[in-house]
Amino acid sequence: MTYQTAVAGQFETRRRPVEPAVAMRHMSTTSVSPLDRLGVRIVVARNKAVIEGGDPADHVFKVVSGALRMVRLLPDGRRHLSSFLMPDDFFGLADSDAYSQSVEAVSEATLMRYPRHRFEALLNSDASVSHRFLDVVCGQLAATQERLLVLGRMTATERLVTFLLGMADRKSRTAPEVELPMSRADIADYLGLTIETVSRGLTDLRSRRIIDLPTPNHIVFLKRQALEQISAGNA
Amino acid sequence: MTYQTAVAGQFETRRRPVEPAVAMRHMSTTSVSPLDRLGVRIVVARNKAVIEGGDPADHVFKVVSGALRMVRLLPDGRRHLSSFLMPDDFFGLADSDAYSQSVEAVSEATLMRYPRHRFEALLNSDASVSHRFLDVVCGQLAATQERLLVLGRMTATERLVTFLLGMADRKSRTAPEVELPMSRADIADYLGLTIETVSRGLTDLRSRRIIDLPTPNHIVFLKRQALEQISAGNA
DNA sequence: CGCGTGCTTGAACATTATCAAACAGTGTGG
DNA sequence: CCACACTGTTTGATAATGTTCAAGCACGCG
Repeated sequence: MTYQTAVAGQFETRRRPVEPAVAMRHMSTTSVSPLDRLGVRIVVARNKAVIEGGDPADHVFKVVSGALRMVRLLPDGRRHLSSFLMPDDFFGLADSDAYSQSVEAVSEATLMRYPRHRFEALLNSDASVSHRFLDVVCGQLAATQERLLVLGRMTATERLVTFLLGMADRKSRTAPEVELPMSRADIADYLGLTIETVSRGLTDLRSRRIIDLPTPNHIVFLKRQALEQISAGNA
Repeated sequence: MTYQTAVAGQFETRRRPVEPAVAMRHMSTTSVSPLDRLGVRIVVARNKAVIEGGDPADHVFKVVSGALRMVRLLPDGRRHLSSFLMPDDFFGLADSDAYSQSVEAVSEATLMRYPRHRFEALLNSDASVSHRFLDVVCGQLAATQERLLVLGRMTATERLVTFLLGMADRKSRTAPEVELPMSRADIADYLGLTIETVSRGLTDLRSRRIIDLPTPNHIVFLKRQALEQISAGNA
């Protein structure tokens, strides 16, 4: 897991790194390899939609590199992000008929795209594959239920801290910092807040010397334990 | 679906109806019958816990009759309900190691309980069963994502109306009324509100002649279309 | 250098929470 | 059978958290 970060570092002065670490990790993931033969690799530009809510749900996807957002809109324009999708995440599984939400690239992203009918056929033919995907979706369900608690019962600061730790944990369980690929607007719509409240929350955490903000998207954890406490919901 | 309501009506003067409609529906559900042989039937008294968060996740359950709540607590006592469980709902699937939340009976409930190791063995041996459960969990995931939007971006009134319509739809897609089995406290913790806000919201809807409240738990829809509009989020 | 975008900061406002009390329905014991 | 207590719901007054509206700032790019 830290491997990916380290290798990415070797390429950071190049213009467009080809993300070899991800590709290698992908190849070494043997448990879903029957699936790999069914898919094609696609690239999505920043802020472009991979799927639009309402489209027929013809494909299932896996993130290879980059970051994406699952977006839902209310008729009057209110926006909500169900999740951020990162390398190795699957999406498009939960919708059988039409997609219930859009998926857009936060940063340029590479995906594997699998035709749903072939995906379904694989599930029907191989119990170990469908059992594995049951685990994948169960994990997504548990994470989504966790988020329900965050949106339903946590304060702005608690939501923000939970989000920061969650993003950091995707790289490493003890990472001392995160680089956020998404804007304040995305964070706000993910946490059910406004961009102003997100900004104020970060400013407040910085003034309390709990985090540092060298740039708006680079968060350094100065007191991880304090963050863990806040995220755990100790009033 | 309306059948269950009608039959329940025949027994409503008796002390403890035996819920024959549910039992019959259960028998007619053939698609998961391989599972039925693995389980035992258990009864849970009102406000008693079936599982406690943190317990080893040894079983998977299906609701036969009654209503239950999935409960999560923050260290300082804040409470959140992930979902209400109604007849034919499965639970305990998403947690593989320890249960992440408690499940308690809102009203006396009858359940089927399946040992997880035998359940897993069935999933591994039969692709059609594991595919079917993938569909079940995908449906739960889609519903939970829908709830994220409700908690993240909807006002108190919108949450309440969405909840009322959702509960009514469990009986029938066009039911003109609902009998709520749960308390205001449960509704509040489900919607991320306080009991006072729930109560005020219902009072307000009644004063606008959109619903009627013959008793606190009996909601009659006077203007369904207005409710649908509010729930859809048309500001 | 100037414009555009996204982030931050400030002041007034709104919605919902909190605290407090009254009310209704149910079951119990006198 | 009624009085009482208990629980859950409603209603009211005040406070707090987060939103809205508005302006200023910083960085990147032409």
